[in-house]
Amino acid sequence: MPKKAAADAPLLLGNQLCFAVYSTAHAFNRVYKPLLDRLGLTYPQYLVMLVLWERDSLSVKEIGERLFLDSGTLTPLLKRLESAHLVKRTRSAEDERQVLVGLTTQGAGLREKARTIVPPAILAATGCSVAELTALQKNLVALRESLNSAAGEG
Amino acid sequence: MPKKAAADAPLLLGNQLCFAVYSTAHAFNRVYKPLLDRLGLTYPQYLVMLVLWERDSLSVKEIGERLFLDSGTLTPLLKRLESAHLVKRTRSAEDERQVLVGLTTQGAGLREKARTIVPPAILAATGCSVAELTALQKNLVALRESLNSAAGEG
DNA sequence: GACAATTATATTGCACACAATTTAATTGCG
DNA sequence: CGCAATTAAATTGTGTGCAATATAATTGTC
Repeated sequence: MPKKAAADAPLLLGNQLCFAVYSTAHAFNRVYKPLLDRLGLTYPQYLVMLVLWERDSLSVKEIGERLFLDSGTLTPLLKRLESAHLVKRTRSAEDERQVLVGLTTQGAGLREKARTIVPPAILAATGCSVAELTALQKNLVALRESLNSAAGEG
Repeated sequence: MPKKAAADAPLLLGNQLCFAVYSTAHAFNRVYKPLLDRLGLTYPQYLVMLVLWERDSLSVKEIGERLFLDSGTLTPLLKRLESAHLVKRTRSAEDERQVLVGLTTQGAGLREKARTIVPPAILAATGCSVAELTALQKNLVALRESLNSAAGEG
């Protein structure tokens, strides 16, 4: 029944787009992995370092808000970064519920090495122009906002 | 040094795009989860079922090629689908290295339920027009191809 | 036709990701 | 003030992902 299949096609677009996003995320990871191996980081660890390089000394919650991750993911990840001597974790004096995460000298120093290794290789691997990347990124952020608000209303 | 920062901006686009993809994938997952819970599936399990609903009886390798997943991921996933009585796994008679994965009656029957529950909700949650979704999906697939070929040459 | 190389799964180990629960600290309300 | 409600991390359990390795079957080659 081709008529029914045709009527379903637009409905299936959401599925196809999600798979495109999901599989592109994996493809990105495959490009990042050999680069990040040279820094001794995984991709989520690299994201945390990017956040801290931008603004040092944040609570676990603040890191989580920026990366859309919760303490169940961040706590063990931060412990690994701590045992790699890249960050230190200290209870806040003002609010002892909070754990403040700060860069060590070594963690701050990794920034320059990361800057030379990662962004140029990633940009090249996308095979896209700056204009294309900008447009795609903007569309994805808008999509993410829609999805997050839809999920929030549940 | 604003000059240096400005020079870095285009380089950082790759990073920003990757994070947009990565965080959009998570956002999609948050939308899918309550829907797929009603089917008793995770998102990767749903992907496998979509593949099998499209073409029944595929080897693990063939499923992996369609979804960009390897046996390390698929073997335990398929075992879970098997213990949920949605698929059956049988060694191929012609080539005993291969395991053929086929739908059970129950697995085939789940298709209709999935069709009514998932695609309409996903399409609505994206908040995008069909034209926007089509364009975005096409751009992502092109990006994925670039990334995969870059990773392959690595 | 034996045997090395290749191929298809399976297994192991590590690192996310998130739901659900727990613990401890802080806030808010009467 | 005192206690309930809230909040921040940590913990537990399940399910991916993937690298590396293991195992078994098939293919290619001499």
